[in-house]
Amino acid sequence: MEQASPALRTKPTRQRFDDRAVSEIIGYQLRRAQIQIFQEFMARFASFDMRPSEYSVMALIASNPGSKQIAIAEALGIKRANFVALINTLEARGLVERRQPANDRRSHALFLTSIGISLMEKLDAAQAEFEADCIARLGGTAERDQLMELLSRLTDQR
Amino acid sequence: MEQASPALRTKPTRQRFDDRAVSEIIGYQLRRAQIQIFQEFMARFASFDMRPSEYSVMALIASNPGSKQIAIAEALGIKRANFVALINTLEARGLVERRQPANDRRSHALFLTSIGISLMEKLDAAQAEFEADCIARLGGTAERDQLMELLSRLTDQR
DNA sequence: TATTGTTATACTCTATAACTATA
DNA sequence: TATAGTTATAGAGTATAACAATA
Repeated sequence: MEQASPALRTKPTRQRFDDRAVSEIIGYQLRRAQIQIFQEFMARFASFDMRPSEYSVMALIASNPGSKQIAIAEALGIKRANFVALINTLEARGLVERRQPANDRRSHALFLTSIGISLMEKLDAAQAEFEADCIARLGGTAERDQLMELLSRLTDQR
Repeated sequence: MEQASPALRTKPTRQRFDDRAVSEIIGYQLRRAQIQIFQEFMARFASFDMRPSEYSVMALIASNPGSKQIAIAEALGIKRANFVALINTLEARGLVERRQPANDRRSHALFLTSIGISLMEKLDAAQAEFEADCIARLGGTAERDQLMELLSRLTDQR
């Protein structure tokens, strides 16, 4: 039994929950949106067994082949210590290759393998589709640009 | 030695790193912005020993006193199993109180203690300051509203 | 049977310190 | 001395399963 007669309920109209104390906070909505977008990304990329961080690493190696580990890691805000396992995984899957540069034998130059390159084509296509969906939800590319501008204003200074 | 004479460098103009493959992705910028805003929140609230999740829990209890644990947890997207330790911490600090409702002895009704209430005043003031800073960075309340609207468009459907 | 809170557990992310090999 | 990569480790955050008490 959920409630008595409409006339004499103990729980009147089930007093609504008031979440404005958090829902009106920019940072809170930013986080909720980010979580949902990442969950969607993971669902869409599950068949490729690719998480956002792995995709971003592959994408940066693709456009900056031969980069040192630390260059990719720092661009993504990943500590070099945590980057090792990430690259190990991608290398074990045959997607990424560490090469020894002759001029600096401390560092590892990163490249996509041919398998990595062909997978990257599919990943980029899937990402483009996802991005198009996001843009459609926003209302168009003008709104996308607006959002990106607002996000950069939020982060630019400091 | 960083480089040879300007005329015959091995590393020409230090070929710029191209991060457009990720920086032009909505989800990526969303995440970077969220991380930075949360880091700023943590810095600003460090003196109160309050993390974003703890603040959000206290804020929802304040505006919905007597709520069950599961109501607060679900509103914030926290699993009830993980919510236990969170409330334990706040209760141990004397900020939150679990009370036994007579009508449903399975549940715990949550309330702020008087200490919790007076701390909440300071927290809300600090949060209002932080929010004002964010709004100023965005360019004003119109831009804040725009951002919130765009974020909700991104998440509304599905 | 279903719900609420709880415990235990595991997995991912993230952060720090210390080591190695090279520069 | 400093840098690049690595290892080990510890702390959050998050996810699932199972249990006790109660509805």
